[in-house]
Amino acid sequence: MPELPEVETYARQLAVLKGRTFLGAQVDWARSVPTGAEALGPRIAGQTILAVQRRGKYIVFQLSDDWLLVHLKMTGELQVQPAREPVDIHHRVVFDLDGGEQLRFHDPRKFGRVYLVADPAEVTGPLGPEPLEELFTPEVLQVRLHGRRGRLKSLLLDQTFVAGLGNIYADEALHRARLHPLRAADTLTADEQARLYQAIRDVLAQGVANRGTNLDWAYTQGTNQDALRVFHRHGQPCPTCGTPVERILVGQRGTHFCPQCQPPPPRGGAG
DNA sequence: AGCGTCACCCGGACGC
DNA sequence: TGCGTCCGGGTGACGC
Repeated sequence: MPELPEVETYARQLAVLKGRTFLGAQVDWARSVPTGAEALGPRIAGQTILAVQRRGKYIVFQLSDDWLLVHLKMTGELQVQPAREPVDIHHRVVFDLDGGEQLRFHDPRKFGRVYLVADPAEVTGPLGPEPLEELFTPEVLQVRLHGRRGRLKSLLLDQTFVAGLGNIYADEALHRARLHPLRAADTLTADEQARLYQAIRDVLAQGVANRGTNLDWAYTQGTNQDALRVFHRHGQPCPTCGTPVERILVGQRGTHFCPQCQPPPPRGGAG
């Protein structure tokens, strides 16, 4: 599932499209384009790509007039292919580019979304801070944790809390910070808050450096899978202490942790 | 407002 | 082999 490091990798690779101009677009699955499937082609035609960036888990194309934002959700991919190459049944949106190529949004599970808007804040407005930027400091995290009584794991997945973490990097960050996923967020000591801050930064920076986590079924680049300590490793020994990694459900999400390194909160969830 | 749950989807894994 | 069923994942809608 593309999270911040995977989306960052896509954005860097797609930067080669800078300067290219869209000629139009065809939409196979209308719900992929909440801003209007019929309007997409005519509106994007003639617009040149000025920059390719990332915000949270969105890939952000700055165009000459509008902004094109793509969320890959679980299984989405963006591909640049020659127009003569046949599309397959899972290509939901196909953009025509100058030069005989197409930008293709491949999404078997139809979860992903494509937005064409005048102001990117229409889409990214609710997102929390960028965890790898300088503006995200330990003090910012501390303030945002204040008064939050929910479980740490759920909070890390909340994109309005901090943008970019998904199931992989949330579990990895909590393990690195030695914090149990069920801890109530507002019960962290100052030292625990500092550990969580550093862990979030470290796992994401490492993921970016490794060009993402290859999970075969969701994303097939990168080497960060070799660096994972707990994610999808239930039953295997914790790399720190050797205790078997456990898997529980937190808010319907598979959650992996070491019961030794990440001691459970007292009864009732408070910590 | 914050928090938890459900719906959206379908490929793949599993059971029969 | 083929069919039916379940699961998972990020997010937005919804209810409390």
